[in-house]
Amino acid sequence: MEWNPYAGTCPTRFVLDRIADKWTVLLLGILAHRPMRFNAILRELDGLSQKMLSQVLKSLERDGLVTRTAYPTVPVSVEYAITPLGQTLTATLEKLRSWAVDNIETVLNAQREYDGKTLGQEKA
Amino acid sequence: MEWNPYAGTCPTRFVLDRIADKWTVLLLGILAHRPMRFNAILRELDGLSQKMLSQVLKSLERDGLVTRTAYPTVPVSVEYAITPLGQTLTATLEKLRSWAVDNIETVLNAQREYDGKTLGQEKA
DNA sequence: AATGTCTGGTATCAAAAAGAAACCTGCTTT
DNA sequence: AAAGCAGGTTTCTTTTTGATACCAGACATT
Repeated sequence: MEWNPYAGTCPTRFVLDRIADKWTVLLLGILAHRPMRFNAILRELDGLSQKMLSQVLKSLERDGLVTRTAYPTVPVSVEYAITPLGQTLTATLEKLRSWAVDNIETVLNAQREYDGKTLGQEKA
Repeated sequence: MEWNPYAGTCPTRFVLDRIADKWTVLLLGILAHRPMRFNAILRELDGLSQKMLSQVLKSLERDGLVTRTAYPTVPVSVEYAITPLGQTLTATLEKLRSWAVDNIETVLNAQREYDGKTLGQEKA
């Protein structure tokens, strides 16, 4: 079988779409270090809505990247943890995050230069 | 300065949002090997609309990851190429793509298992 | 001179996805 | 009985995305 994410309907495309995602990168970055409960994750991921977190977690669980464990405490606590499969991805995702941090000044300079050059030629 | 992509408004978050993106990963994966013209890219990236390609390229150019060069041929040809900054990212993006290919069977199995377990408990 | 062709886009409109906020459930404490 | 908490789901609005049509410049053809 020749898997090819450049083909629009190849399963690898869907997987790439899941892992090449802002929230996945940040979320697995957290779970890589320690399991965490739903609302705690929500507090860590600034800007993430409850609905999206629910969807992303469900998707990652289905793909076998995280596990969901409900403990019968009161009130119930649900802990999400990364799987061994998920761990095989964390180093790469960590590089994505650190690239953003390491190169942010360069990118911001490029943006300023671009915005300066294109100033006044928006379209009319 | 303490850059932190976990903060919703940190510039690094915006950069992460751009690089942790399906189309960026696939597009830079192509440009990493050779420069390419607009319509040729469009043909390579199955499922990508002209509008999105235009937007993604503009954004990547602004961030200094690709360059745009218009040649006065007839008709005009516009070539997009990766920059040295963009090259510093390609190895990581390549790992993302290959992870998807290398682990697709595992993921598909996890999906089948999940779908089997949750069968019939959708909600009513 | 009008027509057609090619590249590299933009404009417009419909559909899908994401965000915000309210609501729900099960269980306990006040 | 009312309120509180965790972990969600529903509903509604706003943003993104996708599909399609259209446009411009520079020729070449009829």
